[in-house]
Amino acid sequence: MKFNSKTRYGLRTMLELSLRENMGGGILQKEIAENQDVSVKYLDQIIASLKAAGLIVNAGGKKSGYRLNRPSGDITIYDVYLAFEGDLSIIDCLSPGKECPREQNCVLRMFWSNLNIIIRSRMEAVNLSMLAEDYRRVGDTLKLE
Amino acid sequence: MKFNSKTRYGLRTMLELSLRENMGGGILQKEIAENQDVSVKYLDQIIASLKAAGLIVNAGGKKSGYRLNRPSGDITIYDVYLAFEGDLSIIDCLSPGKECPREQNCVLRMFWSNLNIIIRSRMEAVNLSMLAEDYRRVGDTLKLE
DNA sequence: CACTTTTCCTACTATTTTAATAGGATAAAT
DNA sequence: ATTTATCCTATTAAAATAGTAGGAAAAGTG
Repeated sequence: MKFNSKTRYGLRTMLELSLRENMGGGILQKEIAENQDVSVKYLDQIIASLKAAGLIVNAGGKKSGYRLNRPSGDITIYDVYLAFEGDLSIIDCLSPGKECPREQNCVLRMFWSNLNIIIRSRMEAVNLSMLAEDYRRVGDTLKLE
Repeated sequence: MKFNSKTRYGLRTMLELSLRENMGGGILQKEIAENQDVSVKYLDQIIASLKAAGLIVNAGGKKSGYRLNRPSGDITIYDVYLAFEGDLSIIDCLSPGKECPREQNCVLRMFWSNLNIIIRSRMEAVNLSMLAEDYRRVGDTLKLE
């Protein structure tokens, strides 16, 4: 029962971009990779997913770095999660396309489904703008995580 | 981001035992295995974990089957989860003994920690007695899940 | 223009986790 | 005496995870 490292690194990346929102220009992969102590190559894949999900774009040309594609207040943690996972289903029979004939009267499925909604709701309730604000308030001056 | 099958089977097993609470006697591994379409051998391991966690005991002698060791109202879903997992930490740095020097000002850790608490709280809020009641109300007459 | 750097894109791999199976010892009931 | 249920450990096949590697394409730099 763990979130994977791509989601974690992806979120830290998105937080970095949020902190530089509206400051003009972008941040280079290299710079992000250094801040997070992760190889440029691995971050490469993470950036690719964030881009494919439409969450970030190149700031200018190709060597201009990245910036958010939407205001940080419009990007939730769940949005970032979906860039890496497709969907959130804490057990298989909750996955789209895996309907179970017993889903109407399986009390355990009901519990899991309910928990699934609670988790998703929480992830949808927090956006990058809120994280950036917390970051400044808490005085987090170190490199990310 | 999935719960594993042992926790799922374990919960179904516990629900079966709850449905027969106070009816005298116990249920045999074999019977549970048949109801859940899982091999007796695999269920063996699941039963062993539930026993080791002190959640179930032999009803009488060795061939008398199993029963709950506490009233179903005193056993939460989180208790059953712990029989298989040790602890609930949705990311590594939340695990006991994995303290991070930045834990006071890492805003992402704060988010994960908060979500972790929400998940655990929900699992602690539901007990087997509640599941059994739901089961009867919903009219779940089929074999489990 | 030659060179370097950054991005882009795909394949591969090593490790760990997961979901089981298998084998057999022990104990109890028939 | 035999069967059957429990108990206990080891093994395994498959999937997921975390990360490396290789190199093409594009863009900026001297």
